[in-house]
Amino acid sequence: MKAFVKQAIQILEQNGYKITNPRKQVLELIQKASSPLSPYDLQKMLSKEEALNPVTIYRVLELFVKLHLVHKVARGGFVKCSIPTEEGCHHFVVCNSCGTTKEFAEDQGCHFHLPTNIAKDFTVTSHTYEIAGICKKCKK
Amino acid sequence: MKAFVKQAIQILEQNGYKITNPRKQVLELIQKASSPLSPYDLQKMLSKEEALNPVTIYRVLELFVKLHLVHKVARGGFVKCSIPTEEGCHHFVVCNSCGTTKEFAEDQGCHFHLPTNIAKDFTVTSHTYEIAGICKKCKK
DNA sequence: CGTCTAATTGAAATACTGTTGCAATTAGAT
DNA sequence: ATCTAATTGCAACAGTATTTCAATTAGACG
Repeated sequence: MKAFVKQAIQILEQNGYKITNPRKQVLELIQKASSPLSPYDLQKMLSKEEALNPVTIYRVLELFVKLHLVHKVARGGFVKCSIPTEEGCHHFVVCNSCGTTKEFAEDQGCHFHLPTNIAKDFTVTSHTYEIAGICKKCKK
Repeated sequence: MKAFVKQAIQILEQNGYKITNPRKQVLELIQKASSPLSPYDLQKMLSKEEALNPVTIYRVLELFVKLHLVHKVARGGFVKCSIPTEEGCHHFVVCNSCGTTKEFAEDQGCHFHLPTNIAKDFTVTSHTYEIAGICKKCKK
């Protein structure tokens, strides 16, 4: 089992939440994903036998967001949060035509910052930098 | 009439689109707004007499995006685009608890950049930087 | 290991968000 | 003033998200 799932299960236990199949299934899928997953994406990825009710997926994700195991990012997507105690940092490129979303890492770490007058009154838990435009395929 | 609405009407005319009441109404509202407006926000802002069909609002916004008069940003919001020919640049602070969204300007202009390996294949039309967390009110 | 209970899940109903086809209306060209 | 293509509104529909409540289950305890 990957570190992300292991750590997430620990955090669930430490906070008195049960380790259920739906929660484990969602954790496994999010850990494998390299792009944000919507509740519907998750539903599609599950085989017939392991199928989950959409409502359950919504609730599992809501809990994970509360525990800072995943971050909710732009356009209804959810991504894993490697270090639950740290601020999330997500950078995406989105094609306005086909909707394809890709995450990218900045070469020398993340340089984004918040103006000090806002930082005073606001507790930051994550940030999303989304670049929109037209991808190579759709340009043709 | 404010410069934004004036310029938008010119662009509509130049591209052979009619200057209709729904289009003027939406332009006026977007020009006044300091935060992104969703189609539903716009609907609520219109009085009974000037009410628009939601479908019309969606279609008007779709056209405006195509003509680069407004930008679609994270969470279903639309904002005016001051200079239609330039890349859009939108920075927001969003409270995860109450949903309040505020736009902020960076002190020394926008320093955001796209990694060169992505820029090669992707035509950027706008970007959104969204900082999420908990606002002062919700912390209490 | 079996029992018990609170937590969790699934089903049904509902609300919100967004889209499509078509008939009625209207801007603006003539 | 008339005409026509563009635009709007309506109706139906599809997708997304939330709430309530009964059925199920994880895991605590004996």
